[in-house]
Amino acid sequence: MVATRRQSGRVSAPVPEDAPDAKDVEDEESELSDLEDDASMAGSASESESDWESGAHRKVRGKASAKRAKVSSKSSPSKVQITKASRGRRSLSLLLTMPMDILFEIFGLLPPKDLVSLSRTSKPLRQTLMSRNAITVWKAARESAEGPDPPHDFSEPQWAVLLFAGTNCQVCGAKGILNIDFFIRRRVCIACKKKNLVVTSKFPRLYPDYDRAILDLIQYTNVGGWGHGIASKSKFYWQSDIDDMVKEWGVFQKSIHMRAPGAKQKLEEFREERIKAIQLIVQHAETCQKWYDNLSRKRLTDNQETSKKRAEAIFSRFREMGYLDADIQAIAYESQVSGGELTERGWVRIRPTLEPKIQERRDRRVAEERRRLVKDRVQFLKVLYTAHLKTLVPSQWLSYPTVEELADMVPVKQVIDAASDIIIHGESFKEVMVSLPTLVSAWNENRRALLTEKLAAVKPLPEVPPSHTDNLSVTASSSASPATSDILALATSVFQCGTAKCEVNNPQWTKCQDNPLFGWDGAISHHCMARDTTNSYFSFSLRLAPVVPSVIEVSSKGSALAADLVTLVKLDPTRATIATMDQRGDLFLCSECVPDKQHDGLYGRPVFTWRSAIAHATAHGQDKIISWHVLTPSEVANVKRSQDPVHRDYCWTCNHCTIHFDAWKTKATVLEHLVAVHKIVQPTEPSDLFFIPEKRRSRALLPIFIERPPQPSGRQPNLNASSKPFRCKRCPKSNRLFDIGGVQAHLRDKHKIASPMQGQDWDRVVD
DNA sequence: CTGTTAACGGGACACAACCC
DNA sequence: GGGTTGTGTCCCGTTAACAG
Repeated sequence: MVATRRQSGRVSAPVPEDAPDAKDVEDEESELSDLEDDASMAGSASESESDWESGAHRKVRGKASAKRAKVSSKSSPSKVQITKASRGRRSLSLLLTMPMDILFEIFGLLPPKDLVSLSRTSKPLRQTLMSRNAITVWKAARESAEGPDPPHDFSEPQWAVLLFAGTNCQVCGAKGILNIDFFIRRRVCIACKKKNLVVTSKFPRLYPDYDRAILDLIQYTNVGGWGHGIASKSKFYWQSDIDDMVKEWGVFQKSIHMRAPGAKQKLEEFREERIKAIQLIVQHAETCQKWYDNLSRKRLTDNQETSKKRAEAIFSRFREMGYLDADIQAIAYESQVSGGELTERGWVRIRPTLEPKIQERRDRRVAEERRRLVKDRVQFLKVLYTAHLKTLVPSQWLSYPTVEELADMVPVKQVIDAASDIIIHGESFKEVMVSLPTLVSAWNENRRALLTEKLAAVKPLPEVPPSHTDNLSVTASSSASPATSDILALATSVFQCGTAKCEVNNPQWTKCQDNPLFGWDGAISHHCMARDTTNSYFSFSLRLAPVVPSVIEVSSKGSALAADLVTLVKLDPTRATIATMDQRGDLFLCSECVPDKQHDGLYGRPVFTWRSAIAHATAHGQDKIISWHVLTPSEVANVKRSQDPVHRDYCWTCNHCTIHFDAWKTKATVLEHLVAVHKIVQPTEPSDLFFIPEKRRSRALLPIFIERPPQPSGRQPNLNASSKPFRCKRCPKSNRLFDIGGVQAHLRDKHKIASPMQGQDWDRVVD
């Protein structure tokens, strides 16, 4: 032990500098517990600190820890090694030459963990630290670490070891055991808890010869090995604690049995003392648990604080590099942003992965801002454009482009695509608005030329131009177009929109996949409403997605069908116009349609106009060849007509004012308006009112051709057996009918279908 | 700094003991 | 006997410590 000035007034001689060999280490470890006992500071814990701390117990699960290997043999030590080793030893031994009070001053600055480590370095240091005088050092260290007071039966060093010296399991040495069970005063892993904790209910089986009352004298915990840290109502005892108590209990029992004087009283005193001790342990453990919970919380807060500082440091570096906070936010939740303090090395490592993410966000933001700017400019143009449209005769609207199409025209696009820092105002579009009629006219001419070219590619131009008087088209384009060979007015000039996902082509509305557009009017009035969502960004905001321009293509199938129908009504397909066909009003029956009662209870087949017949053509399959029957005047009497659905659509407008601009109404509403505002009681189409021609193209099922239902003949399925309305679809040749249970049992037993599906395995054939 | 490892935490389930 | 409660077991994903 180090001498103090107070004790001797003289500094003791340094400890010999012999390096402790393997034997010394072994001896030292075996003596540690003795020394600690000598220090008279250890409490009465059943397992002393040095017991489980000693080398004999310090092993990794299942493996005995290997002794430290000798670095060099005594016979041939190298000079360098000697020098290094001796220098190290000398520096340590010098510590011991210092006066004790100064030494304690220095030790008092150490955290408890280092104090424990220091006490394990050498015998003299251990002796020094275990002396009664050193208790202040331990206490100061504990208090500076804000550790709770030790329990009544623990010494300060023992307590320091339990609280602060490492996170290994005290039984098996498993690493990373953060939690201490203060009720049994042990730091043990789950596996050891499972192995060593004895629940009260198990005691009679494990210790059949002992009274259960023994357990009242032993410390316990409420958290079992299987409890996942959650306290239960049961009490769990450490097995070796029970064993120790059983032994002690046995000694008392033996004394009583031997009739030793006062034996019974001694046992009673021991019992009372233990019960009080257990109460103290429980109270102390509760205090310690609170301390530990606070410590854990503080550790968590500290970690969060450090993490926050790291994130701020990273953000700040990116800020210095010129990135904006809005873009830096892209990495806010990256795992590399949270963690310990940011080092230079760490920055170099994480920057290459984080920076591209910020750049990506920046690029997207810039693109988005630009998109919004362009959208705003188009919106600005729309206001001017709408004002211009309202100065026109409404029927002219149909030949005008949408604002998106206008924005795509070169002179307009130049204004809209101007650099982002240029402010666009009314003046910017002045030239565009002045040249608008020319622009639109050129645009229409281009479209006409393009469509003519497309048609000419698939069929020869008509030899004699169709008469314009035949054309009932409402659009101004007809009059505006040059009177050349007007192939676009022919009934066989059928187009379709080739844009994928064209909303107007939605087959759900039309029962027709290739929605035909008839002639110039049809083609020009179609404005595709599809949105381009190929960029995943727009999958979340469809309204922001750019509008896809219409791509009008020749419908070769539609044209061929139109030619068939024209031929059927004995006209020349190379000359017959759309207007002529509309005027004739022929009605057609489809050979593939089967008469049924689907049409408002009427038995018969749908009747088609020549337009709806073409729209209907793909209803029976893309490749199905349909033969058409044109109704004779007498057969027309069998047709039950209903109102054209286009009358009920919101696609009508007055041709005398702009009240219905961009707010199309039903025919009835527009008729009322004509009477009320323009005093027109008997309006005519299209001079007083008109509708968007595109709406008409696919309206099929207008009238029904009434037919007589066929009389039953021959062997028929027993359809009267309404109690058995189901038929097995897996037995196509059988007419047998079942009830619902029967058809399911049949499918299960005969066809081995456990979960039959209606439509696929069985069907209802009787209502 | 990184990959590995084991504790930790939560859930599901089977089974036994206990209670009414 | 049935319902409730607690124990024991297993599994899986997350987290923190640690060794290289």
